Amino acid sequence: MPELPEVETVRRGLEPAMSGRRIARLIQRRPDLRFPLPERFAERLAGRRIERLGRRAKYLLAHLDGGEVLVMHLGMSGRFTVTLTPDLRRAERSLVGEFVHATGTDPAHDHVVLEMEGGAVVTYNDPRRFGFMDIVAADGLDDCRHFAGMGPEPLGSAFNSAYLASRAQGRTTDLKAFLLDQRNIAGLGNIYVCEALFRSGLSPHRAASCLSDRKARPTERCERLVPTIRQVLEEAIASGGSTLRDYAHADGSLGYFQHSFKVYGREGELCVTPACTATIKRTVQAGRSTFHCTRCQR
DNA sequence: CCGCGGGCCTGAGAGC
DNA sequence: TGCTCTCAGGCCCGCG
Repeated sequence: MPELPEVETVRRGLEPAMSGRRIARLIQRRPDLRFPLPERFAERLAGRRIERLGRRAKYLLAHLDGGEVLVMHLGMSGRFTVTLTPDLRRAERSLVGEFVHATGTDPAHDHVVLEMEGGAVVTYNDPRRFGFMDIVAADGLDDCRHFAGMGPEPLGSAFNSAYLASRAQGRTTDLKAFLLDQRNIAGLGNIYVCEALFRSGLSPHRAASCLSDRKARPTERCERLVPTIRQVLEEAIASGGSTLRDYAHADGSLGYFQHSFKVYGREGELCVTPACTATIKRTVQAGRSTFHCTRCQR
């Protein structure tokens, strides 16, 4: 699935079509995604105006008039596409818009379609259906079941070395798992954790407690890691995210940060560090692939 | 409380 | 061509 940079890219792509616009009609093609969709989902959203389109971690947030928020998560394979020709079936649209063709999604997995006032059609496609949607009250959004206990945004000021060190103190879990845990920091996934740890020269297998000294103060490692996480995310957003098998922008164009991966998906390749002769290793942590250089990352 | 493994789904790609 | 196996940007749950 998209991690934070991909979701942010999707948000920016959807903004012109959705922000400030009313949902003329919503078509729900099945009762559930990963979870059952809310009761009367389509009826509750029809006619509502989207005041703004936001993001929290890997979630998209459509702030609606009437004090509710449409919460959307893309799971592993969720994708939004925008077309500008309403009232045509998708098959017909694909004849018109080459961008639809370019995304290559199977219309069988078009689960939710939002027809926006003004003519844009926003289609949610998700083959694996690990994504989900929910409607929650705007006041208390942070306390709803999706966000309660979630850690700070890595690009916000609440994420800093003092914070991270306080979370990491005494934790024996691997750094990799610690950074993937959304309660510690919200929005990182497998790719960006691997990349941030490489850029920080930290082994993913090291204990998380290495970020903290005995007084819960940040160590030098922590001071290195925090800005690196920000940097890798910002670079990825600037590149329009990463395009692997499932992900494309709302207009069908592709991100290109995958070309900047230094370790992710590079098992067996020579480490990119000048003069380093080691090859990238793939290991499995908590059931997920970790890529790292055993020489540069300690 | 903590860490791990399994499960949820479908599709792509490798190997035979 | 087609089968079988592995793997995939996430997250939740139950187990020990």
